[in-house]
Formats: sequence, structure tokens, C-alpha cells
Amino acid sequence: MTGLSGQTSQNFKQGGLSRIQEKNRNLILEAALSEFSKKGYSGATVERIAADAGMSKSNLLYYFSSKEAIYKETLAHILDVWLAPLKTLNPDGDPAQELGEYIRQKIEMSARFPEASRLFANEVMQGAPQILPILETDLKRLVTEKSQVIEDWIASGKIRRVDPVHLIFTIWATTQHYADFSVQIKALTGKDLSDPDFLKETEASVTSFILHGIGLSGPQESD
Amino acid sequence: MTGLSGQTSQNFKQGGLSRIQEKNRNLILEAALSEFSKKGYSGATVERIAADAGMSKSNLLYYFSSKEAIYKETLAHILDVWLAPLKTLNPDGDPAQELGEYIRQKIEMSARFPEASRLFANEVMQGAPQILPILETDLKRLVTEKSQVIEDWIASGKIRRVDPVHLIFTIWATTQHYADFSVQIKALTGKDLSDPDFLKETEASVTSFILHGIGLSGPQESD
DNA sequence: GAGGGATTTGACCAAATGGTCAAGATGCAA
DNA sequence: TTGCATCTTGACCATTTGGTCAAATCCCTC
Repeated sequence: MTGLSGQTSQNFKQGGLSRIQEKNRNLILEAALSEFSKKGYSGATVERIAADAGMSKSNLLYYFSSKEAIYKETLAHILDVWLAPLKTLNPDGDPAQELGEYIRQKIEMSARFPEASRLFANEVMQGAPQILPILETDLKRLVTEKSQVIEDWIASGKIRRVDPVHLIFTIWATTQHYADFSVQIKALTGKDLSDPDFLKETEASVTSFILHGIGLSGPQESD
Repeated sequence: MTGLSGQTSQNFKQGGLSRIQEKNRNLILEAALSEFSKKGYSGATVERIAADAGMSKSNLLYYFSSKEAIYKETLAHILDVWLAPLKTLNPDGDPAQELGEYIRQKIEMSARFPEASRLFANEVMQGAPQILPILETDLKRLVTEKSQVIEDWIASGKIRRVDPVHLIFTIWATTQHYADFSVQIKALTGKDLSDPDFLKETEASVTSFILHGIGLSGPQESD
């Protein structure tokens, strides 16, 4: 007796997944993100992902046809989320506000999804075997578009003349560093982004560096 | 080359390595750096490292007792080189000059030894299983010392008030990013640090960002 | 050039691992 | 409850891989 679901009995056909499939695929993808980000693609084992997800290896392979299939799906899953903040950069907004908000979002992503950051870093460092085509098309298009936004801000004298692409790289580098190298940061400071105070402090420092770097003051002082 | 003629039949004891040992160990370490940085620890295979080094797997294991031993030695080999630039930061020098030079050196390291950068990044991202103790002692001591240098520059009004540790993290993040994410950078710009023009351009951009970030102009301009 | 240690390698082994398969367990509509 | 599709698993397989070992081959000293 299922007291909760008043749903009908169409279990899985036409794109919809059955309740059990939905649940298990999610469990697997969560476990996979954890394993892949922790050990890398080669270091992760299907057995351990299955154990993390609370099922047998055989059962996991009932939901995903291969280790590589799990990996690809995990990557695809996070990629959208990962690139979302940049898309919101608004040409008509105030540069300090817009870039400050972008940096803040990126750091929050590093704080909330450090595993996703490391998975992405791992993939790219290994030569981006799975996502290179996406980088060369979608991401390139996005970066070109947002570079133009920055270029316009420069042209209208709102920010100092800088190379927009290098500015984007700098933001990516600094914000993701706190997730990817969190172990090193913890070894040196005793804290990482999971500490709310350290998160605030990092946010303030990084934002301040970059905004000053492009000729703007910090977000609090506006004149 | 230590003591070529005076040696007895003991070719390698007491620290000195035979000519053949010297050569082969170097070949192995070079191949290991390439493999480990390209595939990560788990992804690399002893067989392929041996092939890269031009010898059989058995022979490689005659020189290094295990895969882990090769990995540790490779790491140790690059670690000194990797941290060297920071050590040269001179408290008595001009901040713009000193930091500019440090950034320049770090970018040049990324250009010349991208594999070392990726190996290091990989190690840290996996939780620094091998070098965590070093990070917590030697590196922490070094960072604390150089933070004090920066702190002094702030106290004497030479640079803007910033968090010294975050400044160091920012420099590491931005400079190493160009090595670790070179595939992504190449996908987006068509170039990487192996291109001399792009190297110059990157150097100028990153230096400019950070020096402006701490309240200094670029090296050439002053107001 | 002979003797002996240093170097090199192929054959081999055990463990780990990705994946298959058939059989059993479970959930669900009638 | 019954019948069928979905779900789950243990047993099993082939391959990869780190590491061992004894037998060669090389190199150097005397």
C-alpha cells in the first residue's frame, strides 16, 4: 500500500522514469560524483560507486551500461549548473555590481559543490576527453559573447582597459581554486569554504582583488 | 657524477649512482612525470612509463621498487622547483617589483613545466595523500613568513590593505590556471603558454590585474 | 679475457576490475 | 491472488596491472 503517491500506473514509458528508476539513477549519480571527484576517472571503481549508492555492482550496471556512461552523465549533469552564473552577466547592469555578483556566485558554487568543481578540473586536466567539443562550441560562444559585454564596458569608460578573456580566466581561476585546492588551503589556513566566516572572507578578498584589478572599488563603497 | 675513477666494484653504494643508474633513473622520472601528469596516479601504468623510458617494466622495477615509489620521487623532484620562486620574495625590495617578478616567474613555470603543475594539482585535488605533511609544515612556514613580508608592506603604506594569504592564493590560482587548464584555454583562445605572444600577453594581463588589485599600477605606468 | 657484480628481460602470478548472465525477488495492474 | 514486467544479485569471465623471479646479457676490474 502506497499511501503517498496518488499517481497513476504509467511506470516509465515515454521519457518518464519509474519511481524506482528515478531514485536509483539519482543515487548513482550522486555516488559517482563523489567517487569520480575524489579518485579521478581511472581511480574510481564501479564497485565502490555502487556501494556508495547502496546497491550491487550488477544493479548499477542495470541502470547505466558502463562506467564511461556514468561518467559522461555525471559530467553533463554538472556542466549546465557550472556555467550558469556567467550567462546571467547583464550588459545593461553596473559592471561592479554584475562582476561582483558573478564572482560571488562562483565562490558560492565552489563552497556548495566543491566535488563538481574538482570533477570538472579533473576532466579538463586530463585533456577534456569528453567535453572538449562543448568547450570549443558552446563555451566558446558564451565566452565570446560575455567578452563583448566587458569590451563594451571598457569602451564606455566604465572599467579600466583590460583583456576581457583574461579577466574571465582570472575569475575562474581564483574562485575555483578554493574548491580544487581546498586541501592545501585547509593545510595552510586551517579552514576552507565550508566555514561560513572563511567563505565571507574569501568572497570579500577575491571580489576586492578583481574589482580593484579592473579599476573599480569594492562593492560596499559606492560613489 | 661522483667519483668516477676511485671506485671499486661497488658502483653505486654510499649515495653515488653508476653512470647507467643515473641515466636510467632520469629517463624513468621524466617518463613518469609525463604519464602521471597526463593520466593521474591511477590512470598511469608502470608498463607505459617503462615504454616511455625505453625499457622493460621489469627493468624499471629494478630501479624503483614500486609504482608508488616512482610517484613519490617524481613529486619530491618537482616540489622544490615549484616552490622556489616564492622563497625569493625580498622584504627589502619594491613591492611592485618583487610581486611582479614573482608572478612572472610563476607564469614562466607554468609555461615551461605545465606537466609539473598538473601533477601537483592532481596530487592536491586527490587530497594530497603524499605531500600533506609537507604542506602543513614547510609550505605553511614559508607562507607565514612571506605573508609577514606582505603585511609589512601594508603597514608601511606601500600597498593597499589586503589579506596576504588570499593574495598568495590568488597568485597561485591565476598563474597555475594557465598550465592546469591549458586545454580549455586553447579551446577558447586557440593558443596556450607555449605561444610566446600569448605568454607575454598573459604575463601582462595577470601582472596588471594583481598589481592593480593591491593598489599599484602596472610596472610601466605610474600616476 | 675471465670472473663477478650490475643490468635487462620474458615468463609468470595474484589481485583488482569492468562487464555478462541467468536466476531469483519484488512491485504492480487485473 | 495471479501473472508479468521490473528490479536485484551472486556467480562468473576476460583483461589489465603491479609486482616477482630466475635466467640471461652486459660492463668493468683485475
